[in-house]
Amino acid sequence: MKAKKTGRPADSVDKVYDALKELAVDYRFRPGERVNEVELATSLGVSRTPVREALNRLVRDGFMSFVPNRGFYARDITPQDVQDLYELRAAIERAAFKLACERGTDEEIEAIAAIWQNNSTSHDATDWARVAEADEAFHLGIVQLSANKQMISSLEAINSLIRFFRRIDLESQRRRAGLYGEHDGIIDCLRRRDVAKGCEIVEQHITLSSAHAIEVTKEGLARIFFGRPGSPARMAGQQPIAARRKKAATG
Amino acid sequence: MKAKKTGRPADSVDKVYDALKELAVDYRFRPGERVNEVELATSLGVSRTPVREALNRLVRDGFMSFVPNRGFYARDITPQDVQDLYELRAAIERAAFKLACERGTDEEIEAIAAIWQNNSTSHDATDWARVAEADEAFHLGIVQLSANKQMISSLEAINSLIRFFRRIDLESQRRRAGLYGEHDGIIDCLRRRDVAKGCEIVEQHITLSSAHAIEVTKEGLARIFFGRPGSPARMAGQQPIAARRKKAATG
DNA sequence: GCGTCGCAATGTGTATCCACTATTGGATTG
DNA sequence: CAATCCAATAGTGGATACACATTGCGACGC
Repeated sequence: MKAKKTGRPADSVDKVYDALKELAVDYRFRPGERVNEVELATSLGVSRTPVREALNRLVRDGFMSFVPNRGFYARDITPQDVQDLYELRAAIERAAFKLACERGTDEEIEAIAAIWQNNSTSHDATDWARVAEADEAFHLGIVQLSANKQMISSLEAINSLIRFFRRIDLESQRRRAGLYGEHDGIIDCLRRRDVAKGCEIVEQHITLSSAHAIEVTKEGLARIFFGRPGSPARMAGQQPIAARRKKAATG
Repeated sequence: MKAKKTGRPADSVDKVYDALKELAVDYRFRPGERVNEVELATSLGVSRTPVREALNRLVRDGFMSFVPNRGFYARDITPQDVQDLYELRAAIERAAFKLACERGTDEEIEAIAAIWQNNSTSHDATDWARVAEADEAFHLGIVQLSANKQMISSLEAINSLIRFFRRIDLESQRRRAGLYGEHDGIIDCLRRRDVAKGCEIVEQHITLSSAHAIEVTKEGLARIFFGRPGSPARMAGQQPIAARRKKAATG
């Protein structure tokens, strides 16, 4: 038996989309750089058609821009963009916290508290990538309690866009200091359904990161162009995708 | 002389996207209905390729869903979805108002006040479609003062998704009553940079609409399936796109 | 030496073609 | 008569082919 069926992938676009998104999340496309469709297609073993469809999705996700007759370009990176994203995130999480206080059950709240406890204590506390993951899950969990699908999907989209910077942000001493206490405070307010204070903490908590946008962006640029010493996603010195163009030219 | 060049459209996708989006905004696709690619393609005079790319974008915009090997489906319509959208909108506009107080100049604020005055008084006050347009412009204008690109584009996306319901919402007596006074109040707070009170009004102002989601959705469904007596976008009794499938079958 | 024109190479835009999947209507069987 | 299986058809998934736009480079003229 041949497993299941190899006749038609039927979800090439999804696979291509996932692959490209992963690259884009980690800024493996250099900011502002033109993306070559045929190169991507051959590199992924598919034709240009699914690649273009996936790129179209990524445009909508904010990872690519598009210029007719010129093609797709990787997202740029400016401190303002990073700050804007954090501000929007703060707005959504604040509102979601309010709704979570109204709609979340005690059990659901305890579940989130437990997840954070597990994730944050069971691993090496210096593995910042893991901490960032736990942080993302914690915040997303609260927003899920709001039961507002739009807020959830918006936050997920934002999370993808800022994941690269979140890791950097959480590595800075300044952020580490407050993280655990602030999360405890949020959970505490959630338990007591203290909307006013909880909103305050959530907003402050995220705005803090927003304020560091410039430094975080600077560090991010350095990692993109000079390698990424602390990043878990680094690929043993692998160059950004586009560097391969040269090779093709010389071949 | 043929204008410029008719050799290649070069932006078929954009045109198709705009056309389909306009249909989707007005719920000219019946909720949940499967969208036929070939039919759309022939009806728009292009091939399936740009249609699929446009549909992919619309998926990202929230107007379509997609099932592999089955195709694209028009967005569904539930009161919960409408409410979720309004809640998210309230969250963004509240935060944007705060930023607008900090970042907007006096001139910019007066410009928005003027635009609202013009739009809301120069036309027949019973042309609710126009009122809805002015309302949308007013709110978007304030968010633009926040200078937060993410908030602006998110709000634009939300506006497209709720435009159909906004018209309905503004037709109800209950909403009309408060609209002008609330907008004046918002402008007033903006002028005085009264963040606390302004946020309050903005949030309330939008939450009011959120609370009517069920009625608005009901009315919306009625218009989608039984015609749309008050809508400015009605096409002289034209049927929804998909009705044409039958014709093709009988031909 | 410098600017400009034009041509060639690279790459995007989209139509079309074929493979495969889902669906539907009808025939067959319990 | 109802449920199920099968075949025909409609429709999607993706690769390819070709037309056109852009761009870079070299030749030519100034």
